Amino acid sequence: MSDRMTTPISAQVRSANPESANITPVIPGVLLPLRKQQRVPLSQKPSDHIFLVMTGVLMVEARLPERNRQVLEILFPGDAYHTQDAPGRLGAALIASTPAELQRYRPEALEAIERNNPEFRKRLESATSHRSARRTLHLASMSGASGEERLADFLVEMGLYIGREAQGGRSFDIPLSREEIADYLALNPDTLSRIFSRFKSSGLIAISRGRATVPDWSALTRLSPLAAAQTDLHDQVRATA
Amino acid sequence: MSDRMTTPISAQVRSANPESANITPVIPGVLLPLRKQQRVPLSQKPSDHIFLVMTGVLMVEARLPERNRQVLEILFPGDAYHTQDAPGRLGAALIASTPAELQRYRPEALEAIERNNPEFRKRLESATSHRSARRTLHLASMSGASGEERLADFLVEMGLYIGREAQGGRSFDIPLSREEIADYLALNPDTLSRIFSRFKSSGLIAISRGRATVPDWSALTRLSPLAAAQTDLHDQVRATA
DNA sequence: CGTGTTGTTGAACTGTCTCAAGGACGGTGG
DNA sequence: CCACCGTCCTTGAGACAGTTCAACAACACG
Repeated sequence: MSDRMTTPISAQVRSANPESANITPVIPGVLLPLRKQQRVPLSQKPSDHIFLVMTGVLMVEARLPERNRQVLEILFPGDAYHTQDAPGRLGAALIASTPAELQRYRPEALEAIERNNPEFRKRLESATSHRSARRTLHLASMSGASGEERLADFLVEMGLYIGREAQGGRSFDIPLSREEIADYLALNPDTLSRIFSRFKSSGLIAISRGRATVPDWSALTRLSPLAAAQTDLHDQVRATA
Repeated sequence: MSDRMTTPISAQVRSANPESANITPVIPGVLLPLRKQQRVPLSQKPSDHIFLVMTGVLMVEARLPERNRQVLEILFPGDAYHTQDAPGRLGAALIASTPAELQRYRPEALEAIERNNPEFRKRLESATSHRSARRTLHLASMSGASGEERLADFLVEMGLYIGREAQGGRSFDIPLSREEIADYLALNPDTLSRIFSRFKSSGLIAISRGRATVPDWSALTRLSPLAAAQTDLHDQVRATA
């Protein structure tokens, strides 16, 4: 996998158009376009940047020495990630699961936002607190649920955030590989594959060319202990935005 | 356990002394003194309060219908908890593991802080981001570590936050019951007890009357995959404060 | 069309859970 | 001061979910 490159943060920079600040509430920052699998190291230096996900799906990865990678969370458009959420030593990085665009704000930029753009600050705060709630749900899933339930929770999450209604059910592209999903769900890839197979043969889900289709959404939510909480949370943001 | 009572938030209120605001950076709010095991429901209404832990140790608990309680995180003095971190539907609550004092700020109070007390706002922000990093570590522990490692991670956390140096090692009172620790570590109490027994018989830890003594701290850190990260994180705050 | 990567499946193994019994401890009342 | 009680903790034996290892199938890419 020599293709998964590390690109200096400073590469491919351009300023967002200040004109548009009042329309989409995004103020000038540094725009990072990312290819699939491109990685943005979250270095442990004390500078606390914020990354705002404009488009695409990202993973937050941790790598401890001598240990398997973990996928700590998944980011969707609208999410804000604070560098300081990942303690140094975890070897954390953002990885684009799909082509993506990130807006990056340095501490100075953030201070300026505090002072001059309360509206945008509100948006950052609400993105942050939404993500925080989602992290709580993921922790709850990892520590309270079985393998099947964890996968169901995951599928509900993906369905809500990147799925579209399709003939009564929902369907979405799965942007993570099996191994990445396994790392996100704290399962091993073999086990995950088995659970996927069970779901497929029970008709709960169909997968073709990386696209998942859930014909009966409520059947899925019945397997997911956190479906209700995830749905509430998701709808809540859409209402705000 | 009829003794574990639910007390209305409004009970036992008094204002902190405004005079002291410049000394300890705590501005007026509502002070809640809590008995051991007293519970503060984190209702799902959209009002986003912040609780600031003044003294004591608290658990953040979640109860899904039909499921065992989970302990999502542990709070120590200095920590700030935002109501919105726990999605409704999780049945979340704060529970005092020791007698504790909480300072509560309502949304209006927070807005006032924003405007008039940037110093205190900074303190809240830094408390929040510190806790966020600790949550990341806990997730990493739950999803990447074995039972033994999880317990070691827990003991390191407790040792750092509420322990004191004692003849070369560290010792601290364990404020949680076995069952509560199990719920925090996503283990079952029997399994946890077995691991504790192994640790005791290997001399890693000694427990008497609820007080744990770790004679060789570095031996413990060697069992805890996250010890280094926890230590860095902990020291970092002490440096800031 | 090979060739490498990613996904699937089987069989054996292991850590954790379950259930049930017994032990330790702290509080209470005789 | 001791006997009793309830609660919490410990321990064993068996069951089960998830892991490991290895072989193979499917797929994507040049």
